[in-house]
Amino acid sequence: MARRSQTELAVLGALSMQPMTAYAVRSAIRDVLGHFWSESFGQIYPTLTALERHGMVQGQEAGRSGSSVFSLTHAGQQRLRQLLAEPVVTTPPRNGLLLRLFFGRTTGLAACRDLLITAQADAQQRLHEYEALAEHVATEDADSPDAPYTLITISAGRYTAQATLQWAADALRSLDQLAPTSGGPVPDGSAER
Amino acid sequence: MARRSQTELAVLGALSMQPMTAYAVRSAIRDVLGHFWSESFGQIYPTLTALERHGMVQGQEAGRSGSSVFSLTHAGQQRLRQLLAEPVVTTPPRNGLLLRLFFGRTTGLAACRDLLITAQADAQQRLHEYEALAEHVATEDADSPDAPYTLITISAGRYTAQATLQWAADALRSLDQLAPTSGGPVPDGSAER
DNA sequence: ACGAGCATGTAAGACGTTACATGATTAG
DNA sequence: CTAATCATGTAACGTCTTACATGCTCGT
Repeated sequence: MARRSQTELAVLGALSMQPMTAYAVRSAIRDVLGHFWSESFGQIYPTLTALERHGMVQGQEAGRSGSSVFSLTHAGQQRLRQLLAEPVVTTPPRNGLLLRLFFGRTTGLAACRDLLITAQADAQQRLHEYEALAEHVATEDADSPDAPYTLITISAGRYTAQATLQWAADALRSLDQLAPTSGGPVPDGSAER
Repeated sequence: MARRSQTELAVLGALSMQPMTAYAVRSAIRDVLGHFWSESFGQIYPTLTALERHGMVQGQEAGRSGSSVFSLTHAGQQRLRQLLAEPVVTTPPRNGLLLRLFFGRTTGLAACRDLLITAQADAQQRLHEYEALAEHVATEDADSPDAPYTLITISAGRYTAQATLQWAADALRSLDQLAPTSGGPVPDGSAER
C-alpha cells in the first residue's frame, strides 16, 4: 500500500465513525487516534478534496459560514474496507532514545541515566493518561459498538508504557552496576594533539 | 533538531565505533541499529559527502578498487557529542496495526483476530532474535566498552516484544468474550439501495 | 471589544524512498 | 566462470511538515 493511502485510510476511518468537517477530522485524528497515529494538517485538506473528487465522500454545507460536513458515500465505505484489508504498512523504525543510548559510551553514564529517567517519567505520564482514557471509555461509551476496539488500542498503549517503565528500571540498574560512583563521558582526546 | 541531522547522527555514530566505507556504514545501520533505526540507501552517500566537505569525516583510499574508508575527525567527534546531547526527536506515531484494530467494527471480529495472531507471531519471532542477539553480545563482545549500551538497546526490544505478546493475548481474550462463536464484518448495506 | 478556538486552504521546501546505473572482487 | 556481495553514486518521484494567509463565531 502506497504511503498516501495511509492518510486516506485514516480520514475515511474518522468519517466512518461520524460525519464531520475537515477541521474536526484533524481534531479527531489528533485527539482520538493521537496515541498511535498522526497526520499533519497540510495533508488532510488535499486528501479530503481528492476523496470528494473521486466520490468517496460528500460534503454538505452547514451553518451560515459555509463550513462543509463530510460523510462517507457508499463507494467510500467500500474503499475503507478495501484499505483496511490491505497488509499493515510498517514505517521504518527511528527511535532517537535508543540511538543515543547505543552510542552511550561517547556521552557517558550520567547522560544515559538522564535519558532513562526522562523516559521513565514520560512512560509513567502516558500510563496515567491511558488508564484515565480506558476508564472513561469503559463507563461513558460502554455500549458503543466501537468501544471494544477502542479499548484494545488503549490497552496496547498501557502495555507499551509498562514495558518501558520496566525496561528503564532494569537499564538503570545495569548502569549502576557498571560504575556505581562516577560516569563522565569518555575523554575526547583534545589534549593529545 | 532538523530531521536531516538525525541521519548525520547515525552516520557519525557508526563511524565512531570504527572507521569504515560508506557501504559498511549502510550495512552497520541495517544490521546493528536495524531494530530501532533505519536510513535509506540514498541518504547515506550524500550525507557522507557533506560530512567530508565540512571536515567532520575524512576518507582514505584503501585497496586497489578506490573504495574509501571514512573515519571521524576531531571536529566530527565534537559534532557527534553535540548531536547526541540534543533533545531526542520523536517521530510522529504511525501504527498501522492499531489503526486497523481501532476501525475493527468495520472489518469484523475475524479480521481483527487474524491481525492479532499475526502480531503475536511477529513478536515471538523478534523475541527469539533479541535473545539470541543478547546472548551473542554477552559472550563475544563482553569486554567491549560498548557492550553495556548495546545490551540496553537489545533489552528494550525484548521488553517491547514481550509486552506485545501479552497485549495480543489479552486482546484476543477480550474479543472472544465479545462473541465466542461468530464475527463477520458489519453488513455493508448494499442490498438496501 | 477581544481572545480563543473554529474553519479552510496554499506554497515552499525539507525529507526519504526507490529505481537505475556501473563496475570490482570473491567464494563456490 | 558465474553468482553473490562489495562498492559508489544519481535522479526522479512522492511524502510530510511548516509557515503563511484569511476570516468567522462565540463567550466574557
